[in-house]
Amino acid sequence: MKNAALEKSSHLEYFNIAISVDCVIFGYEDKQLKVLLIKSDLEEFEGMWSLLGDLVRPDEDLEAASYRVLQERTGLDDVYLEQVYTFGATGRHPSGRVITTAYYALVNIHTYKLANTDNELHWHPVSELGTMAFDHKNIVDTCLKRLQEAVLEHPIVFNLLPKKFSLRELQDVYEAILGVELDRRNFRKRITLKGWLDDLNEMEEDVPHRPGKVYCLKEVFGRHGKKALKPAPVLHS
Amino acid sequence: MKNAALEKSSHLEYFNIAISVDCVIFGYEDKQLKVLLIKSDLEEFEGMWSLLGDLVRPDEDLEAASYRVLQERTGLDDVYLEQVYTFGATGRHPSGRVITTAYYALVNIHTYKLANTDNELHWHPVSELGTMAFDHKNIVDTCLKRLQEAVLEHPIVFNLLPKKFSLRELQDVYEAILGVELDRRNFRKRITLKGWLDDLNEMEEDVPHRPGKVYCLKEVFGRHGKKALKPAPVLHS
DNA sequence: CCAAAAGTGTTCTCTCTACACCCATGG
DNA sequence: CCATGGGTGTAGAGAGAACACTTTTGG
Repeated sequence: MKNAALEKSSHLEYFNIAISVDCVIFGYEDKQLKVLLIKSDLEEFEGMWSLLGDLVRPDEDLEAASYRVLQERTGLDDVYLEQVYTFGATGRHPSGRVITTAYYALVNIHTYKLANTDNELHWHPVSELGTMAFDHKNIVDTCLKRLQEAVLEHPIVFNLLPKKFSLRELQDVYEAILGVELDRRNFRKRITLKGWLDDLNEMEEDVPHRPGKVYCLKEVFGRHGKKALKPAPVLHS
Repeated sequence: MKNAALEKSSHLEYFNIAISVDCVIFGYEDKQLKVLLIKSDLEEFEGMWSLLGDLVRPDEDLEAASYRVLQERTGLDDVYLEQVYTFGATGRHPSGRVITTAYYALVNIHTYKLANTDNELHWHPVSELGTMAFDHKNIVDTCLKRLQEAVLEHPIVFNLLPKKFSLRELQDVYEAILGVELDRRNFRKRITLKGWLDDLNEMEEDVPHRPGKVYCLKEVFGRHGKKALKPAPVLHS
């Protein structure tokens, strides 16, 4: 029988794989779902766009690493983050063996501030992404699919919006994420059925048409809405 | 601007995190969902059970590493594998920083053969797992939840069964996985609705009661059934 | 004939979809 | 008054849940 100290030495020969996190940072603007990208700083990918990511530090939780990336790049430390998948093909990174864990983040595009003045940072509509550096296009696609599966189950899209919004704005967000048009009446029914919203008894202002009611997310789903408080079925009790 | 060779040197200081894969190997026997576990070989976890896992080799794809673990431990190289989640808390491994990616596997418990004669390897009913080594209980729970979400959407439980089976056996598997009892008539309707099965025009034999029809999975979902050929909605086209 | 499981249909509810008209506001 | 989007209800189809009796086989 080994102990942990003994086993550690046998681990050493394997300490030549690096691990990183990559964040697919989603924002919403102009009725489009967008992703925050940075110009790749590798010769091999000159001119291509790349996700925001960084190597994980030895004393840092995996999730903490992605919060750090978010914080460093957007200045926000209060965002919705969700782990999606870990990409570990041997050839995926030209400078060596790097396994990366992908997270997606949902941020309000208008409250975030670029922490560094890096002008190589830009929001791109997800529907217009071309070739990207590394396997990042694949990562974006995987995260988008996961997001699409999640938005109707969990109250998370609100992280893309200001606190107060109209049902029309909310529907626009869903349409941008799902890439389909939704029937207005059915959408409103479904959303009210979920019970996620509080009616603020306020009206939109400065709109060039009949103003709509203004809603906000209920406190209990209090920003993020990571855990949608749905009663899990009792299994293997 | 850096190139890959330059960046590599800056990576070196981070090459002190190891990455492993852990496999939650599910099998089905005696109307119970079971997991293949091994006695932990670390002093810190003496007497506790642990998942089958190994460090990822530098020249090996992440997924290949979990196939290798499966192959080495069960002798099977033809199994259904699915990545679930990556666990990366700093304190999760006593012998150093090890980030692990969890996969679940579905195997037919009766066709697998232990490749090594390790008698520390045992099948445990998932409903009776106590404390486990590392964070492995948490990993099992996470994988079970993912499995439960997947089985009604995708034709994968057949990997737990022999090629030919009765509807009763199939229902027993679903009940074991979901941890609930199902209505027989509704179950049969739902399953036939899916269109996953071929009627073999054979009957059960050697049963002490009225024999049932025997079915098999349709060829198109050909073992594994990784991709359930469902038409994806056209998005962001 | 008894035990055990196979096989089968209907009703109800709920959810989702399709669909059209009047209303309030700003310009 | 016109343009723009806000707001609303109903009918039909499909999926899932509840529920009981007859049939076949082995013992």
